Amino acid sequence: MTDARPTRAEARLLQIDRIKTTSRRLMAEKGAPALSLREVAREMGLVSSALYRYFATRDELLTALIVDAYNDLGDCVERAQRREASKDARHQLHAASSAIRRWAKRNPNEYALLYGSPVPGYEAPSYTVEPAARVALVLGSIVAQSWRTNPPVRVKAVDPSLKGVLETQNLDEAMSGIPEGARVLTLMMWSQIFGCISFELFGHYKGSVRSANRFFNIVVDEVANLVLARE
Amino acid sequence: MTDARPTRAEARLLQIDRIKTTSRRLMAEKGAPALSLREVAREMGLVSSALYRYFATRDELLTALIVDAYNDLGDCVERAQRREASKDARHQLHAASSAIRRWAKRNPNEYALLYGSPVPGYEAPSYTVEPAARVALVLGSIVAQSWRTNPPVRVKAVDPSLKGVLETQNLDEAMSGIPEGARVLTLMMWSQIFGCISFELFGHYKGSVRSANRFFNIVVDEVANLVLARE
DNA sequence: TGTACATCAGTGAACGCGCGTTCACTGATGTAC
DNA sequence: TGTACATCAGTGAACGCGCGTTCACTGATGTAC
Repeated sequence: MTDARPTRAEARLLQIDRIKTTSRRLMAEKGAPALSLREVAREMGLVSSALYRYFATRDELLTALIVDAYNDLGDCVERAQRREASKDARHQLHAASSAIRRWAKRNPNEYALLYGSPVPGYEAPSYTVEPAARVALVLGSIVAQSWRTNPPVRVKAVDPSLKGVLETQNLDEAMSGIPEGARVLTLMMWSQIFGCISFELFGHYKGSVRSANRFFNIVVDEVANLVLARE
Repeated sequence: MTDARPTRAEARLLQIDRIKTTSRRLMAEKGAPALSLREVAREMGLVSSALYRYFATRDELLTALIVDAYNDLGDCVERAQRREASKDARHQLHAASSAIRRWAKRNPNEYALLYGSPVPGYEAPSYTVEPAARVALVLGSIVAQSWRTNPPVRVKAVDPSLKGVLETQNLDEAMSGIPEGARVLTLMMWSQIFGCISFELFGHYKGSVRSANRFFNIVVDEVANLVLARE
């Protein structure tokens, strides 16, 4: 039973893994747009057509890398939040935001693949949506937790101007029972965090922001004030 | 004097213009990464090598397009602000932000060229920095104007924790005499606005934000509260 | 005003390159009886 | 336990394509005297 040689199915999974690892390495060196099946095959000592046993097309490989990257980022952020779970919401928000930023700086080309310009002509299949949502869910659950443990004295009626701004399904599990306004602010925070990180990584701070570290912390703090405020 | 035929120097400028116009059209159709000198030449009924009379290299053409795009965007935003110059700062911030967003939606591929993932291996020359800064300067001047016409009762001492966060030169002309904190918040607003627009254009609202219009207005309003607040 | 020369836009062929994808094939691994 | 057949990973050649850039050239436009 304890077979030294891997079975065919096992070997297949291993090979898929090796292809993705090699692709990630090449992507880290030259960026996602330059990723080519032929080069991946060359690096692995295979002939390019061999890869078609595993991915029907270049886009299919890209999609797999995208899903993996979203999940890797999601894992990082969830771990960061859990490490600070005993502290208050502001601490958790700082931890989660910094985890996103650290991941982005460690994997700039994967970050660009996820959050940069979409590859023209590439359409992400719908099953990328769920792994992509994990980061926002972490932020939402921190905010929701804070609302539950520290509810406002009187809850404002749902501002009717907020009806229909957000999709109904997305943050529902993580933020059930929390007013619509808090959800909107959570997504604002979410876009603010990625806005800063993209500006930093894509070179837009040149001439304006000197200490990206400190700027980022200030921004997260300000937006946390907003999202955690009670009235 | 009124020569019907253009002189050689005039013809040259016209031709440069035609090359850029054609490139912009192709870029709008297929995205910046797919822009090729050969296709531009083909579209103009020229042989590809002819373009080398005007641009020494593909990157040089791209750079010209980037500079033009920053200036086009800058023009739009400045005009929008001037149209609302008689109204209060909040109105002007809404006008400027919406102008950015409208420009982005009208020119999605140019927006991606400016604010999406940088082309790997492409290094923007330093003279792109000034046109790129125009948008932030408009935001800064609106905020500064508001501080000047409506100064706080007592000005807080400059928070020492803000020293060195920003570059010293950048917002100085537009925001001279305004506390460092306001500058930091202005750049926060700047990154927030582009964060939202990038998320919208790059497809990250799928499953979370339903009405990008209304979400954007709420976000701008919230961040305007922050940046215009007095204590 | 005319002539000799310099400048320069555009041509056409070529260099050297890499890409994604298909297809008929070999030979090893797995399965059914 | 052994045999016949099916599955499937990887090969190697090929198709058809487009790209950026160089270079020697032609012929029209501009300039100096």
